[in-house]
Amino acid sequence: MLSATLKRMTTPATDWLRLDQQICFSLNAASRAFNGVYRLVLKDLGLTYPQYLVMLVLWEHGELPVKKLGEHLRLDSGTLSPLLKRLETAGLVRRERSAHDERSVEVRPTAEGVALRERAVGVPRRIASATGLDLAEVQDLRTRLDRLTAAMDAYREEPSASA
Amino acid sequence: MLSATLKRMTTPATDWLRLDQQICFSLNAASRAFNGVYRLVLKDLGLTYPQYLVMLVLWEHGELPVKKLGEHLRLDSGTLSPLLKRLETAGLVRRERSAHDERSVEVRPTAEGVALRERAVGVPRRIASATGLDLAEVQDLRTRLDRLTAAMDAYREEPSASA
DNA sequence: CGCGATTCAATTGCGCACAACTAAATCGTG
DNA sequence: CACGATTTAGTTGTGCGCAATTGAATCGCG
Repeated sequence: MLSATLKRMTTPATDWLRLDQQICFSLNAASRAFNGVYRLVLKDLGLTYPQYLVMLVLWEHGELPVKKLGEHLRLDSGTLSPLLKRLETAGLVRRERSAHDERSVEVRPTAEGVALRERAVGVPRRIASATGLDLAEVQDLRTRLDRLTAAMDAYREEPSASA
Repeated sequence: MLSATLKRMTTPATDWLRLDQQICFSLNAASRAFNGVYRLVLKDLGLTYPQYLVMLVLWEHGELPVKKLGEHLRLDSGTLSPLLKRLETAGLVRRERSAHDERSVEVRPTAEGVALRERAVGVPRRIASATGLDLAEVQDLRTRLDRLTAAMDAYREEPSASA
């Protein structure tokens, strides 16, 4: 084990440039594959995957300022503003400036937006079947990914702090 | 365990709409967090993350038609054509139509593109440290993600076939 | 109360992802 | 050899993601 490590130390840097495709590329590919399945499944709801995420949050919380929405989804106003405008055009949400704080915009599902929830209940089941994983595996994977995300976020704020 | 399962069977569909944020959202968030770290690390190379992936493939294979490049990266010409044009403008690659098949365009790193490899050798190490994972964990995660991607791709081609 | 700092959404600009389509070159079969 | 099918890049259009900037509203401190 140690000798293997010593051998590894002599690995030309060049090989690392192949090796490192591993996590990042796999992650990127998985993310895009997931997106493709969602595109398929959400097509008859008329939603894209990020729009679906927004609706999930709104179904759960009812009404939120754009800021809070962004915190739930890790998205900023540069992404959300046009997205919400499209959802409003589609008649699924309404946006109106908060009465007591004119800087804030409250986003709320319309009746039609709420109704869409009924047609979305089948989505998670279809996605789950597409993954081919059981619930425990999914939970485990999710935990790992969340840890990974936290580590990456920490690195972005303090690149030197990570080992 | 079984009784827990039986209880679960009565879980309102509504809760699934929260539960399902799990994998897909975690995956999406992790992918974007990764992208953010790459943005940081690749900044002084003047590359974006997808551009870096293209250069990795070219460093390994030397010269490839756009088609082959797309197969390695799971990207189509709609993504690659403009990306390669930007790399060409940056002086890192050259594109020229194949002599024996005028439909095909060969992409090849320039001397400058090859030289960039020397400045990229430190990237994998920095990314690895950002993940906070050891090699075994990374390998395991990669394997799981690749299986997931394969399952998703299979689903896209035959949605009914998956359990 | 007044004014500088902060908070918030929106906008701009750039790049990636992907579907749909175009156009050119090549291949294959009669 | 000719012609229809296929292969290959490129283009167009839409949407997401993010950095940077803008401008309005609010807050806080003196």
